Parts: sequence; C-alpha cells; structure tokens
Amino acid sequence: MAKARLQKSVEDRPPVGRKAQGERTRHAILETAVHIASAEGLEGLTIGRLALELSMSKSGLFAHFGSKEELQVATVETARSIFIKEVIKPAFEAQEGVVRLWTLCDTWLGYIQAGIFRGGCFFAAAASEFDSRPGVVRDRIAEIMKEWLATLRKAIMDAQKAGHLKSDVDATQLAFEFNSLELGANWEYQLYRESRSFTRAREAIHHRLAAYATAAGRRLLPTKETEK
Amino acid sequence: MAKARLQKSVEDRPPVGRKAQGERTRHAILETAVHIASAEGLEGLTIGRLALELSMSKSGLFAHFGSKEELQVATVETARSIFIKEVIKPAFEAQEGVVRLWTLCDTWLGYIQAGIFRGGCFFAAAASEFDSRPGVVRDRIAEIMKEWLATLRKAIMDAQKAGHLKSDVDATQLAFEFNSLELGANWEYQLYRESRSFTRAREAIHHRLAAYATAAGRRLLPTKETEK
DNA sequence: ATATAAAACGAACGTTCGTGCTATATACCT
DNA sequence: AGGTATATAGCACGAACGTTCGTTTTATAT
Repeated sequence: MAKARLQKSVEDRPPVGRKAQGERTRHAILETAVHIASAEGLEGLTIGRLALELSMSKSGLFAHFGSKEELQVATVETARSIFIKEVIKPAFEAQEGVVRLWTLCDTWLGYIQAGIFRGGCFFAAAASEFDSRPGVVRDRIAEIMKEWLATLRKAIMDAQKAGHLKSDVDATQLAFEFNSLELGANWEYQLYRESRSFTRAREAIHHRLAAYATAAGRRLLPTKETEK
Repeated sequence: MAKARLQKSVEDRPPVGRKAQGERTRHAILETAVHIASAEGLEGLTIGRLALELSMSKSGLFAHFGSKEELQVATVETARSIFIKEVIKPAFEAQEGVVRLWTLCDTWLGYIQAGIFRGGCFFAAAASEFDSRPGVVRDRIAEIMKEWLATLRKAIMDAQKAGHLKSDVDATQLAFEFNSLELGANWEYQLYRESRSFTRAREAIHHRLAAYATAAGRRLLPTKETEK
C-alpha cells in the first residue's frame, strides 16, 4: 500500500530505481538501432547484429520488444525524436516567417551533412524501403512524413501571413518542391559524397524564396555571403 | 551440314536451339527479378522466392548466375534496358531542344505513373538501398545514375544551343533540380498513391522551363491545356 | 538481510537464406 | 546413332534469421 503510493510519486521523475534500468537499456538499444537502420535499412537491422554491437544476448534484447516489428516501430519513433531535436527545434528558435522557413530547410540539409544518421536521412531510407510493404511500420513512417510536409507547409503559410512571401504562392506546391530538393540532395550525397549536392539544394531553395519574397521578406533573407 | 548452315543463318533471329534455351530462361528470370526487386529491394529479391514465382528449382535458377551478387548486377542491367526503352528512347524521338527536354521529364514521370516497375522507380529504390553497401552492385547503380544525370544535363545544353533556353542557365544545377523533383514525386507517390504528386512535379518543371526559356523556346513548350 | 520482481542469459526451435555437389534430361554435332 | 555440351533438378550443407523457453543474475524496498 505504502509502496504503491511512493512508487506513484516517483513515477514521472528521471529514471531511477529498478524499473528504470530497463528503460535505460531500451534507450541504448534504440539509439544504436537507429544508426544501423539508417544505413542498412529497417529489415537489415537484425536482432543478432544489434545484440552483438551492444554485447548483450539476443534474447535479453528481444525481451524489450516482443517482436521485430515492434522493435522497428520503436526505432522509427526514436528517429523521429532525433529529427525533431536536430531539425525542428532549432528552426523554431528562429523568428517566424521567411527566416524560420529558410532555417528549416537549411537545418535539414545541415543534419544530413553533419551525418547525424550514418546512412543519411533516416526517413528517406525507411520510406523507400517500406513503401510497398504494408503494415504498422509503413503506416507510421507515412504519418511522420505527412507531419514533416505539414510543418514545411505551415512555415510557408506563416511566412505569407507575416508578409514575407507573396500571398499567391501555393504553399503545398512549394512544400513539395522544397522537400524534393532536400531529398534530391540527400540521394545524390549518399551516392557520390560530394558536398556540392547541398550547395545545389540550398541554391535552388534560396533562389525560389528570393523570387517569391516580398520586399520585406527579401530584406530578411540571408545573402549568399551570410550563408555558411 | 545442311542443318548447320541453316542454323547459322538463323543465329541472330529469335533464339532457338539448346544454347538459346538458357538465354531465354535467363531473360525470363531477370524480367521477373526486376519487378520483385523494385518492390522488395535487391536484397529482398531472394533466389527461393524467384524460383517459386517461375516454378523452377532454386539450383536450376542459381546456375544461371553463380552468385547472388551476379544476379543482382544482371537485374540492375535489365532494369537499365527497360528504363532506356521506356524513357530515353521515346524522348529521343522528340525534336532536340526544349521539347525533348520536356519530354524526357514528362516521360520519366509517366513511366512511374504507368507502374512499369511494381515498386516505382527501380533506381531510386536501388540507390537508397545500396548507397551505404560497398560493392559492384552499388558501383553499377551509381554509374547508371550518373549516366541519367548526364543525359538530362545534355538535353538542357542542347536546348540552350538550339536557342530555346537562356544561355546563362547552369545546366548541372537545373539537371539536379529536375531530377530531385522527379524523385520527389516518385517518393511521395509510393507513400500516398496520389496522382497529384505527378501534377506537382510537372507543374514545377514546366514553370522552371517557362521561366528560363527564350521567346523561341516558349513557343515550343506545350501549354498546360496540351499536357496530358 | 532477505524477499521479490525486473532484466539478462544460453540453448534450442523451425525456417529460410545462399551455395555447393551430383545426377538426369535435352538438344545439337559429327 | 552416339557423343557431348548445356540446362535443369534433387538434395544437403552451414549460417543466420526471429522467436520461445526455463534459468540465473541483478537491483531495490522492506
């Protein structure tokens, strides 16, 4: 009785205690899983390989998930957190409007360039692997990508509302184009490892932003010299 | 004797004879392999599965290639032939210049839309699967993609030479952008199966062509109503 | 210090993978 | 007709796959 009450009060605190050990291991597993999966794919991510890399037993690792599919879903979820931390959050520290929109694209490219995931964009790889493989994994990936496209679209519309972009620009269309250019850069970079791919994508996006910007918006856009 | 002479005259005709039987089987295998691989990946393309689909024995099938890697390379090569037949050749029947350039992009999108490969663009899938997996398969894929980018780039430069596109347009940059938009459409379509993805890519490409075209080039560009 | 529940383990399951070896059937050449 | 290269099949292999099981270790709450 007293036990239950005490435990309850601790429940949402930083993970300490016997129950927390599992969570910590699980987290470590997923951290490794994300990087293997981004390079070798979510199917190439094998439980034996994962166990070996973490020097633990297959069965001990497996117990954390109950099935490979659940491991895959958990891995996707972990990748999403990383993506949010590395791309979304930094961009949302920028001022709403055309600056945030540019930062969003720029940071995306930066996160590929920095090699946050061993195999480039986790979701580009995962989407192309699972797009013709029905199931919960595919569904979750599709959801997350919709989320991302919506974020991009909203940033565009916010930039319009702020008077930085002309109002007759089709936000969905522009979001599609930006996303394509980013995926294109990722794709080319993974194949040829030339950083020019990123320059090209930045160039294309910047050019489009400058073309669609109002006078006010253009003043806020970084000049080419300012770009890193 | 008479028989032999007869055979020689037939040599380049549709394959007949005991040696030809192997070739025919091999061709049939690869035709099936390409479609499985485009959907399930070149690694997911398993010899057992392939044999089952063709109702022949694993070993009998295997004998045609000697190793899985060789089967994969041959599959990539087959996909290349199909791509050439379905995309490159039709475009090269169009007049050199901005029309051929547009046709090249339009046909590319059409070949995805038509579902020539079960899993969308074979090379988009293969590239993203093998980009972090060194070996001959990866190398061949990278070569073929360079080939495609070069074709796109040359079409752009030819359009410039023909006076259809402004000469200050950076052909490599534009080729990158067009390729990205196509890959983006393929990616989005595989996930959500909405044909709007193609409309968006066409819109973006067409818009760019119109912006970069000379007066002469603009006259040759299909109007939106003309587009299929 | 001891009871207890969570966490990790080792061994084995039945499949499927790619790859050999050996034998048989088929089609051509002399 | 007989010999020969080719094409396919049958069978077995070792390894790796995801998964299950019963047991042992570990950590904490009392």
